[in-house]
Amino acid sequence: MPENRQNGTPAYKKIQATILRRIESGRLKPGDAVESERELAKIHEVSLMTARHALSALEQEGVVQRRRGAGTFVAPPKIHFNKLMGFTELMAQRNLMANSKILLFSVVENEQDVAARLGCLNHARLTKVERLRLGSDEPFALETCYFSADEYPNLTRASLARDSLFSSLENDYGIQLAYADEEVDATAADSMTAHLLQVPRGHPLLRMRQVLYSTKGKAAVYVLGIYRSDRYNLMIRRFR
Amino acid sequence: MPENRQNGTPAYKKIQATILRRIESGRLKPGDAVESERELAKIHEVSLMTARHALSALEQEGVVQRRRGAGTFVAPPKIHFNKLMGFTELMAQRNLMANSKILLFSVVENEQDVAARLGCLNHARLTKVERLRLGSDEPFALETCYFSADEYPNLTRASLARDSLFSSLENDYGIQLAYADEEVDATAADSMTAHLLQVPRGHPLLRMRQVLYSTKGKAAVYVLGIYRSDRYNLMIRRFR
DNA sequence: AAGTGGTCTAGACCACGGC
DNA sequence: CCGTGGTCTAGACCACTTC
Repeated sequence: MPENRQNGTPAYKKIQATILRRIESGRLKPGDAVESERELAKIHEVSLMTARHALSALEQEGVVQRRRGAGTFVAPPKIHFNKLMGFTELMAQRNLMANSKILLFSVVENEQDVAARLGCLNHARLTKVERLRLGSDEPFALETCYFSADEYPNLTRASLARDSLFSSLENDYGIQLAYADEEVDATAADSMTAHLLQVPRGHPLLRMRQVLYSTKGKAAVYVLGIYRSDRYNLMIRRFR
Repeated sequence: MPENRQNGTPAYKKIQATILRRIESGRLKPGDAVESERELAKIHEVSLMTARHALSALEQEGVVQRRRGAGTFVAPPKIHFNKLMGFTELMAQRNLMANSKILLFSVVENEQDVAARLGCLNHARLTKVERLRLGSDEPFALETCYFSADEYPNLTRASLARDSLFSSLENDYGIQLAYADEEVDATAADSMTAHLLQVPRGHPLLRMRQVLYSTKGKAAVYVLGIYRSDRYNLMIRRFR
């Protein structure tokens, strides 16, 4: 009787959901055993292969670990390394109040290098926003971001003053950010930057240039960030 | 007749191997179609589920892409982001000759902060190696690395002068490196560093502190690196 | 309409782990 | 020893893409 998908949700996803629910609610903790394939098959009235599919896929996602001959166990909580976060999220993670001061908001047409990085035409109209980024009212960084003025016409000065760029893109525009490529180096504070970030001239600063890509693989935003390295430093995990 | 695994290699792995071989040899290029599940099942005389397993797992690894209703296609070549590389490998990638000058090689017992990062006892005996790193005879970086003097007694000055630290660990000691956690910030060159790296005093430099972990999850080496940011900069990909 | 991947069944044998 | 995950069969129906 191959009639298990009552509504359209695959059976294996339903099985996963019952497990995920118990993990998220804390009823299952890391190291705890999950039902075996055979148990799940009986409980949900599916075949072994289907129960197996549910567990294998969960293992792939890093939710559980499977040990032959032993069983399936809840994996230690996933730690997100190299996670792409906006300034607001970054500050929230450290329990600091994120704040911004918009120094410049304009449309430019002659930033060819930026346009190239975004994959736009050379003379595309780009919105350029320069912001001083504060954490608990202390200067952290100077961020200049660029995005297509034609594709995001509603990203106005007012909307940016209210919401973070990330949440504006993701909520208002339905743009899901997927990843960012970053280039990191060190630079010295020029007099303008020094004044804004309240450091001596020539002070070493962390410079990051990032191109943010949407889930469709399209370059959406270019950000040039200059960070006070005493207040912010990068944490990265690299793999062999 | 459930007797397909002639030698002990699972059938699905054999199927994967035939596909991988064709990709690596160039007979299959990105975008090319791979046999369908049903074709593979017939060719290799296995059931659909087994052929399917082979393709699904390859998709998970990013080797192929599957499109419902269309077929299975060779994925664009995997680009390794955030890849952990030693200085020697880094230079090789840029077609530069890697060279080193060992400035110091000694055993220390009182670097408690380093010992803590390596998960050793506070007064563990650590081998400390300071090296000036050159690429095509131009100074690139100053690297100081630490590892347990007791666990790696054969990592001598001579062996380091001959081979890279990475290859010594991996080939001579059977230590497979898995990942590294890095902390990156900017700093100014003190007079000693300035002299060695041939930059003005106070020049901004990229500073990286990394803890290298083996596949067993054990911290193996701690490295403090100071890089000339005009000659080297970090490229990172972060994910949402 | 033909072919593809996605889901699923109801069993089977094997290799391994812990008791 | 028994229970676990790992591999596998010989089919099936569905949803989707391509033509």
